[in-house]
Amino acid sequence: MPFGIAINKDGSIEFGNIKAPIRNKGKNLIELPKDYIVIDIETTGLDQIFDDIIEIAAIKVKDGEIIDSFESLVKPSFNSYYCDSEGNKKACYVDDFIIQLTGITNEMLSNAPYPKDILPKFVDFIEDSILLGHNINFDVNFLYDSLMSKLDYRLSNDFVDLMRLSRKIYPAFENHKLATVARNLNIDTSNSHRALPDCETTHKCYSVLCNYVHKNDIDVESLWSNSNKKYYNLQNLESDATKHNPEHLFYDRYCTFTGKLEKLDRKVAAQLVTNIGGHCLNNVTKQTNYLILGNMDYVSNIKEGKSNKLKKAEQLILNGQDLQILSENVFYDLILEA
DNA sequence: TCTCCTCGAGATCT
DNA sequence: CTCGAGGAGA
Repeated sequence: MPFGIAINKDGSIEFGNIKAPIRNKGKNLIELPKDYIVIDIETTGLDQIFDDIIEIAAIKVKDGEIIDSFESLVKPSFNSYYCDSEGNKKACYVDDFIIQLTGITNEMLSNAPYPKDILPKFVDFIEDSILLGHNINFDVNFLYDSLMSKLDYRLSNDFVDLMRLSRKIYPAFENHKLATVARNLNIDTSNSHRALPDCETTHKCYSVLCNYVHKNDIDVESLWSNSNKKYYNLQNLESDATKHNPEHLFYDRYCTFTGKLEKLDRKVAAQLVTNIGGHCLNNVTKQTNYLILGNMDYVSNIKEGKSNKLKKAEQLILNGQDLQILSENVFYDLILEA
């Protein structure tokens, strides 16, 4: 159960179950637009509820070329004070970690424009363009909440996430942080963690990614399409017939799995069965000789601890079918010794 | 076979 | 937030 403390607009404090704010955002697109607005924000921290935006930047791109940009600090709310070198009491907006990370200081923020003054300019700049960013849900969520509370404006632009694209197009990268993606694509990232330079980095990475996709004729949408997904089919696994073991209990017999195996991936287990000359089935059928029982604890739609496969198997046994139910451990004893 | 649902695991943003 | 695994059901 989520638990937290929320501060309402009227200043009252609420304890208890805090639900994530419901945001009616634009769509997360799977496509590579040529016209878009790159966005990036810096904030006082990672928390969507308690932290504030301190800097916004955007770059307008048409047909792959930068044609305009936008950049501004934003004054966040504050709840503590510090004393400067002359002993004057000053509002504290950001902690040392953020100052270190971004280079944005309390002095800079004390002179920054208020959200209600700068956000309308940002809204005018992005119009209804597609937005591009790295892990852009982070930025869109902050902007959505800020625009809603300060301007009563709903951010409905569709958006494209560079990180999501990178994970599919470059699965071999060690991780998909912006800095890592940039380094792997030979893109310089000096002056990072300021909003505008990070927009530029994102734009460069995206350009390289687009070129790579076009050069290699990659059908981006098909990377996500269901038709491309291989359904769990254990029935036609290949095996080397010369390595079959006619002595084995599973030889020329039919196995079905239910639940999640603790020690082996189901497909790997099915391959082991196939290797010794057994067969696997996706469902309990009249052919099934062994039902191997995995762990049902993780499975959400199971009632009374029995899957439909298990119930069906029990019924078939009552009808006299040559079918045995094996626990996962018994299965390992049988298959791993082979 | 295929579509829909749910859950858990893992990762990134400042 | 995204993705994949797995069951249910058409």
